[in-house]
Amino acid sequence: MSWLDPYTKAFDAIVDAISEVIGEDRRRVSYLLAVPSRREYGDLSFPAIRYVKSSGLSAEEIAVRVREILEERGINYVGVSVLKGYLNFTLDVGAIAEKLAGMAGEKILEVPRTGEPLKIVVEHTSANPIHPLHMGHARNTCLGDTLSRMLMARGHNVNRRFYVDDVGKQVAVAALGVKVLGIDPMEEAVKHGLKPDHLVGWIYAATHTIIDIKRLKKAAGEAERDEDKRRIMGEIEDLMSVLADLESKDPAGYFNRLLEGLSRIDDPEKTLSEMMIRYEKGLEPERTLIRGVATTVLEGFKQTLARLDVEFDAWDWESSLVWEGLVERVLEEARRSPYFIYYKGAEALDLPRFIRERVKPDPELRRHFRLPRGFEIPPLILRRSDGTTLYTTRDIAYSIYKFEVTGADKVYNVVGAEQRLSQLQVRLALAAIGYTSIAINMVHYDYELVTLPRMKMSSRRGRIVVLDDILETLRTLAEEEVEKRNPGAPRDWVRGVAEKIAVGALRFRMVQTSPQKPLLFDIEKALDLAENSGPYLQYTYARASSILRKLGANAQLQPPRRDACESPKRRELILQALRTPRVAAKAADDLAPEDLAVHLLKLADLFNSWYQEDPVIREPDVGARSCKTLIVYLVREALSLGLGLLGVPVLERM
RNA sequence: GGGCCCGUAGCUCAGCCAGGACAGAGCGCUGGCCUCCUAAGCCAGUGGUCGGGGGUUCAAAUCCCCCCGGGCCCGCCA
Repeated sequence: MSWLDPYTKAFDAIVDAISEVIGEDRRRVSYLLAVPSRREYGDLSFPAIRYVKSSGLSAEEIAVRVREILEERGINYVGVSVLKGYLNFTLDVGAIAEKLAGMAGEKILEVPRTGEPLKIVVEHTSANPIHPLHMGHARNTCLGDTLSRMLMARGHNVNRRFYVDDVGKQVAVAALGVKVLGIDPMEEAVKHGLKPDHLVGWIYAATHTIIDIKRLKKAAGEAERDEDKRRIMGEIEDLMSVLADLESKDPAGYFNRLLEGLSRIDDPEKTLSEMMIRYEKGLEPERTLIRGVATTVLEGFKQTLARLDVEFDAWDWESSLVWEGLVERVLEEARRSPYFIYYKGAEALDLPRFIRERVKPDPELRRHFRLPRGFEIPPLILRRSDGTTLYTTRDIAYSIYKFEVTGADKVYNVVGAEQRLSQLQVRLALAAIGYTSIAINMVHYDYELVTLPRMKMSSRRGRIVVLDDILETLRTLAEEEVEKRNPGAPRDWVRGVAEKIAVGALRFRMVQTSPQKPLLFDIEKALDLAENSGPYLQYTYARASSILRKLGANAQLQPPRRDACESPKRRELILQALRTPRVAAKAADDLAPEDLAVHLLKLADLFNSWYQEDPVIREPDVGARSCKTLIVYLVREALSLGLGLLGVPVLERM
């Protein structure tokens, strides 16, 4: 049992008491026991009116029994009253403050550990290794990493994995470019002082564009109708301007070599598909070439992720799944499934029949899959008539792998909402093959995309908002501000602080809105560091730190004068800070980082407002100063706890 | 054509899943606050047919139905 602060302890005791008295589930009671809309109603409120009928007790009677139970359990700092059918609880903050005094320097706030620790895999980011991470990935990365942090804090055993999608056309395109140039991409990046993923990203975009133009030119020559021809010529024109743009960004004199090299290849599409087939078989030289290209890009990813303080426990290569026979194993198992069919000559699973016969009649399965009402899908092809496998097939194999290699109870896949259908298909397929528990315990953690005003990203045209660039812009801006506020501060220090502010701004922004909503990332506004932002919280933390620093020896916590903690703002601040562990625990259980973000903003608002009118250091009364010092301690610790979970770095000064 | 998600103040969003006590923040705009703990802050003011219409309920932003608007998805692509 971990240490519980008096607030969490009281909350739990109240939940227990109510649930015993009215005979309702603890979870439900815990949900309904909320902070009321008006302060006069108390610190916590419960709508007992709902349970008057079912329990046969009046609200007053419920209150009396709850109070008895609380007293029995030694929770003597909670008052209960009844108003309009609500039980209103008021905490004796003075008594709580007394309990907390003397704990200076110790950890007071801690996320309560779950009673059911699980082994959880969080798969996130998993960007294709062809170009740098962009803003689209940023939300995925931040959500995935924050989720991981929260689940770990809750006591789960979390395993973070990155799926390297190297079997496919995109990486082959980049590899073809590298091959034509005859370079070792990693060495070249070092030689030219470029970030490795940026180098490959350019090669990918240029190669792709050149091949596309070539293909379109051929199509234009063959087009019979004039309007088709005109449309194609228009597309070619667009691509030519894209190409000109790429030429202007040529990182190391590659452009002409690439153009010439590719022009010597008769049918690039055919070359690519041969490369892909050979790679799937693990043949050289493709094996070394493609792995090399992907590894180069991953190296760049790792640099960016390190800036964001994001780590992975494992990198899973799609190609390895193929080479080690896991994909083949899935196919064999599928063939033994009663739902295996040949569909137009390809090996497939009859998902429509599976849904009809197994999912719909089974309430539990129906609940887990949450099938839309008029849901209809065609059979799922696992292997093409030409014998090659599909992405989905490999994804099924990977799903099994994730559970088997880790012994996971649960897997969260952080994947964009646009892939809902395909994620559902994978889970249905798993169940149809017989992996029912995997299908049930695999969760698609979906989020809407990041939209950029006045901008449409296109990765294959090299027109992406690169995450590194955003971070650089944010850092530069923060640097100016830090310098202005700290004249004469050492260069390195300024840089370090600015970097943390940039990371804080980005990470907070990416998780503060609920994942179901598209996130509008306005670069102009993101650069404005005010608003409900990460830097605002960092600033508040730094402020609290500064006060404690200046208090010096006086920062030792003395028992506060009880009544000194009773003023509305002071007691509200103490309570809001103490609520943080519970909020964090619930946010973790609900997989809702935005709830924690909102809570921290509210805490910071209260603190800043209080700070302005109630000075700490100049407070002459020792008992009152102790209470204020306690508040600063608690707020600083609550922010530290919360920001740590969100991956927003804390700063002692800024 | 079918399905999923979203629609709350000029803008960005909380609240909706598990209905309850006058609908909340921030930004913006207007005005004020640094001989005093960091002004990336604070205070005051401004601003809402909760997309529209029905229904259920003692009670609806929240649940149900219909409609409107926006995004996404429905490949032997990845």
